[in-house]
Amino acid sequence: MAEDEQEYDFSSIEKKWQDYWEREKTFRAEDGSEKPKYYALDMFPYPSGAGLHIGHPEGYVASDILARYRKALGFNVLHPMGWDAFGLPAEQYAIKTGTHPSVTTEANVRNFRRQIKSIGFAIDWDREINTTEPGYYKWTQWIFLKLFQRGLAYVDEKPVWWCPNLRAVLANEEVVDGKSEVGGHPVERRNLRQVVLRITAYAEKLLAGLEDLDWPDSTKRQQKAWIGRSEGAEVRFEVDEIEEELVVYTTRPDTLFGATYMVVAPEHPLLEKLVSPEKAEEVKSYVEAAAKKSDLDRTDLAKDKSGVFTGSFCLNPVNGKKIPVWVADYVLISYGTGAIMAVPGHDERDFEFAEKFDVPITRVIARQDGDEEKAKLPYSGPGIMVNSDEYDGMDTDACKAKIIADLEAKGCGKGAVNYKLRDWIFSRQRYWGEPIPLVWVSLEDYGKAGRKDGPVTELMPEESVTTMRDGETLYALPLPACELPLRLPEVENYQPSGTGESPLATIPEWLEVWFDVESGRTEARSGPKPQGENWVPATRETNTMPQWAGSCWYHLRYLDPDNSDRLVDSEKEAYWQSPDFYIGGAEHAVLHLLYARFWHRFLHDEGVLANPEPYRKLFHQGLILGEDGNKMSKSVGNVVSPDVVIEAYGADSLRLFEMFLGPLEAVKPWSEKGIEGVHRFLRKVYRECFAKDKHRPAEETDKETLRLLHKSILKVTEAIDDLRFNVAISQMMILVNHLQKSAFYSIETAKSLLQLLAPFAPHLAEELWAELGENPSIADHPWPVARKELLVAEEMTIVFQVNGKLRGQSQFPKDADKADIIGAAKSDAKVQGFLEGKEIVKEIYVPGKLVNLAVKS
RNA sequence: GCUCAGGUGGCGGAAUUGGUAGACGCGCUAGAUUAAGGAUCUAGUGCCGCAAGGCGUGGGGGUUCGAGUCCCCCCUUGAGCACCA
Repeated sequence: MAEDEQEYDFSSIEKKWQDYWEREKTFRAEDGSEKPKYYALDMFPYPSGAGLHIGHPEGYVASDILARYRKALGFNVLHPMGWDAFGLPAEQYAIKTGTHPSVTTEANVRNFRRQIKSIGFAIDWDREINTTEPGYYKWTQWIFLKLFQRGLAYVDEKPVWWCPNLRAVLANEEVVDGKSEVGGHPVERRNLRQVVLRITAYAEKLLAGLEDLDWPDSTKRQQKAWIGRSEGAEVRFEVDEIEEELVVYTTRPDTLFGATYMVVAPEHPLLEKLVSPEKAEEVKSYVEAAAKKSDLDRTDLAKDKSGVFTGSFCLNPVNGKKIPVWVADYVLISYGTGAIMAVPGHDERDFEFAEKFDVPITRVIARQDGDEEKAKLPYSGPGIMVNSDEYDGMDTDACKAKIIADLEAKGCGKGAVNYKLRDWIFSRQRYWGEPIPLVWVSLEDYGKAGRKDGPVTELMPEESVTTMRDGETLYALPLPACELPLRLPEVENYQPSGTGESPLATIPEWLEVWFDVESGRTEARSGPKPQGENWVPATRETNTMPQWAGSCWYHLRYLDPDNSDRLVDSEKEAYWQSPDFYIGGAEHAVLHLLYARFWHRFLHDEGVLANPEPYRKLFHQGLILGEDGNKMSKSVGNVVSPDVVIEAYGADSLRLFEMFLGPLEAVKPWSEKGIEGVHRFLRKVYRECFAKDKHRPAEETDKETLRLLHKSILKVTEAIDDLRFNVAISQMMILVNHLQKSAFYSIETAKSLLQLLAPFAPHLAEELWAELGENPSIADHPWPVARKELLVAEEMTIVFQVNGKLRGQSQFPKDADKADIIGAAKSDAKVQGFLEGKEIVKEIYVPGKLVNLAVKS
């Protein structure tokens, strides 16, 4: 190597081009452009104190490659970034140190921004958003008020997951195996006042909407399972000797004749009436024990079934038979009607229970094929009805329909649909979140508000939202949009009260206000009551919103980040629509991704948005593991920081290697040696572009080089379209290896190579592009087009097989005919060795590919 | 337990519709260059075998002229769900 060879000084190259892009606003997304749009979205990060880890950039690099590629294809590209910055860590840090969460958040954002910028993304930084800024959360609150107006937000005191460690309530989705998803603390059931969003009203739409989404199957399946739609019937059972009915939900009305007992959940409202005096003591202690059990204990399948007979009987509506009613905690109050008809012959759980407590087990379904082994009880498959009076002989499906119709006719049942999905507990007893823009007033003052004709009245729901406080019923009134944002007040102490109230409840001057029921204005109650009959005393809602709120609609705000009149301008929404590509971790399959769909669909129904679905194409990048094959974690000490990698190898090497590791969706280990490999590749590209004595002006004249170039253009293009970036990179390596071995090649070939490389290693590509005499930015030059006509070779290689095994090969002109080729195969010396003494029974010729001679001896 | 997705060299991984398995990279071996190291380059590298050849895509069976790819059974890893009636 020449002494004076330039070194690949990635640090200064990367700095130079990052400055250039920022200065020139190379990646600004244009509103109202004539060009077609392309919107690439990353799940925006929570800016933690730990900084970026190596997993974050994986998705960002993928979306960045698509963004740069689409830009080169002539699209007007939007690739934005922002911060999901409300959340628990900053608040817990505040509790410990007294530092205001906004201070912590700002420092963390600054660090995240620096790190992300150091990787050289094609991000339009003018559109940066932050969920904790009042200008942003004004609209989060605005959407909440819309939900409130439409009766989709209500307040309820219900058993919720309370986490003593976090001193907060968690959503169903945030509890995994009886522990908090964040931190893994134990949780327990508590009855607390909660603001709840009626996501169940959207169950059907959320389910149906999945159909058209280009999402990973597993994620669609998870959402489907979470929504958990089932079809069946509600059946009313008369209770013997008392004037009550027990309503159950079942998906198997066909098995009604097999119901040999009933079960109600320990929390069932009718239970008290059902219990006979002699059973009272036993049932009471059972219910108390069940209440103490954590849900983990109750739902543990390994646990034995437990239960107590209540002393009551129900009458089976189809045959009037008396069947005993039990109470058992394997029936959940929160699903269906909280009561079931138990059919031990055809349900595993009921079977287990019936065996233990010696309840009769009746078969009502037989298999059509009479296979006794497969029809063993409990049998839950399809078949033919037996022991079911007039339904005997029907198949199960027909029987279901008939029984439902008959029950309906008799007025003791009806077809019904049920969902596992529960309403979304939306309130958090925390400081660092969006304040919920509601105030609480008396019944009288609520009535007063209802009679006005102002912005408050307009947002009032049809059915009032109420809560009990100190024996008084209070009514919720909305703050009108003109009073938003409702800012987070300053607070002395971030410590939650521990009683289920947020720190906001400890600030009387914020909490207690005079409220104008017409205009929605507020004044501190510590001051005198303002003039006018519209002013009433009110108390603010002290709960804040969960972290999911801000991320439900952030993809919209990027389209119009500074709009103070609307959450997004309609024209801008119409142009940009929803992201063409959305990438992020699979762990959000039912949280963020379900909530965001709910809000988006709601806003669509409200006429605010043109599109019903927020994310049409979704992709999950796979986890990057530590070099030891374990999940990266501080405690194991296998964490790789992007800062360190960039320092050692540069951002381009980092980008390239994250994509070269393997398929984007795969879980794959990091490798220090591996990044050296791609770094070597980039150095090789650098050397080739500086090897001026090998360059020739004008078009490529070497046929082989030209063919490989166009093959590479084709393959890289297709690989990017298919998100198979590892394959694209290996093709570029093949091309560069070839150039390196060539004595000469056209400078145009080198330029095309740089264009292919630019989305992956943009800094180096820009640098060398300029070095070869072109103007920046390479990102603005049209993507090369593969000339497919060059890909057809003049000669073809035909493989010779005997009995499917490779025995030889030869070159033929591309118009050679079948007979000649088979003849050549047969006379091939090596092939002949395998034909000797054998008879050819079949000759196969696959045009352009192979000859296979089938022989037998 | 149920559902889904995987299992290809020492390692990460390639392989249109069934048609040359192991591209590309890492690692390893030998060599060139070098005072030396690094860097770079050249050749080799699935396994067994001196070779001819045989064997090879988790295991077993099948379809086919031909199977990593299609079908059946089993083993195994990962993910999700987990008393939802």
